[in-house]
Amino acid sequence: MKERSVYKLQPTLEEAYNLLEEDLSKKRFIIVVGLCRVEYAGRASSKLDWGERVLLIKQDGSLLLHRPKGFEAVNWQPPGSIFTLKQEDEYLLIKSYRKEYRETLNIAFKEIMLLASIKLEDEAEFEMHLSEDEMYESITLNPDLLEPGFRILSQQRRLDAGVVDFTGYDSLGRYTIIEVKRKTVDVKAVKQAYKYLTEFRSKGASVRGIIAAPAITTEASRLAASLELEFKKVDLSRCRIAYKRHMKNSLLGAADESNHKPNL
Amino acid sequence: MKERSVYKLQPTLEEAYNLLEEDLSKKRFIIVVGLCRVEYAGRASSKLDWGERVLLIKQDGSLLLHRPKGFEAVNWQPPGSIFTLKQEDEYLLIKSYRKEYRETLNIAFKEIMLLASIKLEDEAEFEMHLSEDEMYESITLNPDLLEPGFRILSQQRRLDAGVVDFTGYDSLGRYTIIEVKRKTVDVKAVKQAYKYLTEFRSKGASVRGIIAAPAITTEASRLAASLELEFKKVDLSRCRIAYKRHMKNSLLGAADESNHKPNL
DNA sequence: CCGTGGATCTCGTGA
DNA sequence: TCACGAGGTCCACGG
Repeated sequence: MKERSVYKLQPTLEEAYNLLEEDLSKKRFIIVVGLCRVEYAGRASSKLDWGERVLLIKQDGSLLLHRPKGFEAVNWQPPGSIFTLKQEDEYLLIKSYRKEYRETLNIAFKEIMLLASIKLEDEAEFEMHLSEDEMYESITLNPDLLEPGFRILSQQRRLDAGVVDFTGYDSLGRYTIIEVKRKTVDVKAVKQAYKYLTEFRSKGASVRGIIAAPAITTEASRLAASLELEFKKVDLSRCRIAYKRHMKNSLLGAADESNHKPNL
Repeated sequence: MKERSVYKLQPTLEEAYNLLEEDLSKKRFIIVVGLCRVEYAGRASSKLDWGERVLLIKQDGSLLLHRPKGFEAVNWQPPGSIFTLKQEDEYLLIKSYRKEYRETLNIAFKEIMLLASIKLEDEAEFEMHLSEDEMYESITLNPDLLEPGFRILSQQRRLDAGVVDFTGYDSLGRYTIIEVKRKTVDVKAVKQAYKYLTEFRSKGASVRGIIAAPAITTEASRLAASLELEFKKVDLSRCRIAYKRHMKNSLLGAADESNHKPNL
C-alpha cells in the first residue's frame, strides 16, 4: 500500500482534520462516513439536518454526499471546486466552493465512523455502445436495418424545421424521409417528424414518412397513424451486430493503432 | 457499533463474498474500493476495463460505481435493482439486475482494498428553497414581483400547447399571459411561450406576452423581440424574501401542526 | 401505466 | 465563453 491509502475507524474530529488536510493536498480519493449536517447556497439553496451519510471527495475536486437511500446525491459539487477545513466547537467543517456559480457547500461532521483515502489508478477507457450516433452509423452502414431495399440519399439534412436523419428511396422507389430515435418514440418525437414531413410536402413533394425506433408509446402510435407517419421497429441488437462488424473491419485496417497502450 | 457496521481492509475475495452476502441480505450501505471490470447492457451497453473504483450499494437497491474523477458515476443502477454474487475463477462477481428496463450490470472484482458496510440512519428532511414551485408561489403571493399593479386571473391554465403559468391584467388593464422560468431563458423557452401567445391570439384575443426569469440569453432576447414577447427580469432574492415572509406567516397560523413528529 | 417538464441537472460540442 | 442538445439521464406529478 506504500502511502497510497489511509484508513481510520472512528477517528476523533481532530484526527480526521489532520488526515483530511493531507488527503486534500495529496489529492486522494476521500471517503467519509459519519453524522453530518449540510447547507448549500448558490443557484438554489438547501438545508439538511443531522443524519448519517457517505461523503465522497474525488481527486479532481468533485464532491458527492449520499444519503442511505436514493440514486442521486443529496448535495454535490462538480469537478474543480475548492475545499477548506475548519474545526469549530464540536464540529469538523468541510467547506466547498465553486467559482463558476459562486456556490458554497458546507458540511459539518459531528461524528465520523470511517475515514478512508486512497490514491486510485484507473486509466481504462469507457466504451459506450449504441449511443444515438452509433445507431445512425449502423443504419448508414446497413440501410436494410430500416427496411429491405432502402437506399439512402442524404443524412442529417438540414431543413427549416430541424435536421432530418435520412432521406432516400424505398424498395418501390418512393421518396422517403426517416427520423431515427434510439429509444421509445413519444408524441413529441412524432410531432417533430411530422414537421419535417410537412416541410417536404409544402414544397410539393410526394413523401413517405417513417419513424424508426426500438419502440413507440401507444399515444404516439395513434398520433403517427393519424398523421400518416409510419413506425418502423428497429432491432437494437441487430444494430449492435452491424456496428460491431463495422468496427472490427475498420480496426483491421488500423491494426497498428489498436496495439497502442498509454505510457502510464 | 453493535453489529451495525463491518469494515475490512484487503479482504480476500472469499472473505468479501461472505461479508457481502450478509450485507446485502441485511440491507446495509455497502462501500467497496477495489480493482474491477464492468459490463452494462440494457437501454444501451457499455464496457469498462480494469481499474480502481469505488462502488456504493445502498439499502434501497441503488448502485453507483465511481471512477477517481468526474462528478457522474460511470455505471449505476437506480433503486430497486436486485443483486447476486458469484465467485468465479479469480474474480468476485457482483451482478445487478433491474426489471423495468431489463438492465444488467456486472462488476468483476479482482482485488478489494476496502470493504465497508454500515447501517446508516438518516431521517432528516431535505429542505430545498427556490425551486420553480416556490418561485411561482412567491409571485402568486406578490404579483408586483412581476410588474407593479399586475392582477392574476389564472395560474397553470391548460392550453392545447401546454400550460401557461399566469394570465391576468396589467396595470393598464391589458390582458396578459406570463411564462415564468427560474433560470436563464433560452430560445426554446421563448418558442414555447410564443406557442401560448399564438393560441390565445388565434382565438381572437388581444394579448400581451411576457417571459419572466432572472436572465435571458442574447439570442433568446432577439427572438423574443421579433415575436413581440417581452422579457421581465425577476429578482430571485426578492422572491426568496417574499416566500419566506409567507412561510413564516402561514406557520404562525398552523402552529399546532408544526409540532407534529412522525411516530417512528 | 404512460406522458410531460424540471434539475444546484451534468457534459459534450460548436460558434 | 456562451448557447444548445443529449443523457442508460433520474425524478415527481398528472391523467
